[in-house]
Amino acid sequence: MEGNGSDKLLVARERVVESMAKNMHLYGVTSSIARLYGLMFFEDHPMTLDEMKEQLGMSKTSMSTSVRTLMDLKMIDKKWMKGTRKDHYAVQEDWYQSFIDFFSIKWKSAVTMNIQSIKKSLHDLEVLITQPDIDEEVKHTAENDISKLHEALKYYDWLLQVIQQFESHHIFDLVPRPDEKL
Amino acid sequence: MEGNGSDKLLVARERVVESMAKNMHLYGVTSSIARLYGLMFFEDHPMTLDEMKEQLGMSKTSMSTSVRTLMDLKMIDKKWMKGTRKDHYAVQEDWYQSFIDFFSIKWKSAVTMNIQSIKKSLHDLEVLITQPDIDEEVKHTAENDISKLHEALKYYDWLLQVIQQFESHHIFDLVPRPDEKL
DNA sequence: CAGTTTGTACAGTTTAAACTGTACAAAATG
DNA sequence: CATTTTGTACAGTTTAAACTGTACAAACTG
Repeated sequence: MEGNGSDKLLVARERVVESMAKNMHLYGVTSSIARLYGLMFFEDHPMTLDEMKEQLGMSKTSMSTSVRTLMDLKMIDKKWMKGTRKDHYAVQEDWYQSFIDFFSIKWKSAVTMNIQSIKKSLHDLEVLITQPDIDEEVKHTAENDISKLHEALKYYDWLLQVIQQFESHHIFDLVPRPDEKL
Repeated sequence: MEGNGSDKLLVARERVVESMAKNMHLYGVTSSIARLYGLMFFEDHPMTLDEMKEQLGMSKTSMSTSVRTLMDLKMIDKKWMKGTRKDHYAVQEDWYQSFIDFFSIKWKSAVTMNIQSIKKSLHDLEVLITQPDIDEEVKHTAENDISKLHEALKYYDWLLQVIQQFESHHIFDLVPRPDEKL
């Protein structure tokens, strides 16, 4: 790609990619990974690790780990191409689904972990306050903690339900997709 | 706080705090900041920087910057206490609102930035393809990019609407709060 | 099955960010 | 207004994470 206009094209792309790189930390990825994602977004064909390495001037190892991260987030897919041994990757075109997957993968597991910890501590505290020789002030504090943790549990349950509304696509009842692919 | 049972109380708290510390990176905060948040969550009274520094064994400077971060996220509030010169801080008790604020603050600004970049690049590309001396292949690629960016814009607009549904509390129509504070 | 190719594990290096201590400005006190 | 207290700016240090190069295992090729 050369000749008049291609420089302006690249500047236009670069601006968008840099913006993504600045903001994709919300998905828990580094700006390097975000730039890789941006590159793949504009590239029309599925890319190999060597192409990525070439385009970004980074090591193949980095490309490998970055690709794995984006795969885990389901933001890119592995494409099987015939007649080649290299793996090829392309961005998940459905950004709505990527958003949903992010919550389904990262937030859900975080919430689940917190719920587990809270339930365990809740149990321990319930046992604690039944001890006959417990200090009165400790008991009072424990009861207070129990109350707080119950509230936290309610919140996490709510959050889990919100995520379920994403997963089931009921969120599109509240905010419809602009239009389906024609 | 000492005597029988207080050690078990602390273990129970510690478990929950550590779980939060592991997962609060989703809010873009470090585990240290998360632990501070956890400390304040269990503490019943608004805390001063010196109390935090004492409890966590960290520098006052760190406490200051951490508190600022949590304030920016609206996860804690500054409380005005009479009869003291120190600032006091307490966690925002309404976690539903904290969740909403996070999107309202961080995600909205990220989406807005991306939209700005895309619109600017979209404009540049529209100009580009009207150039009479443009390379045909470049023109074709530019048109393809324009199409992708329009789709992206639609997605970001959808996302902005989702955030608005959070802000307006219409999300509670889809997933009701378990029950209001009595 | 020998020869290639491809992706990744791992150790070492570089880079970024978290954290500290000092020093100071702003605000409160008497 | 002098004195004390409090929060934070800033430079320097420490710690964590991103990144690289080598080396190798697994998978493909002929």
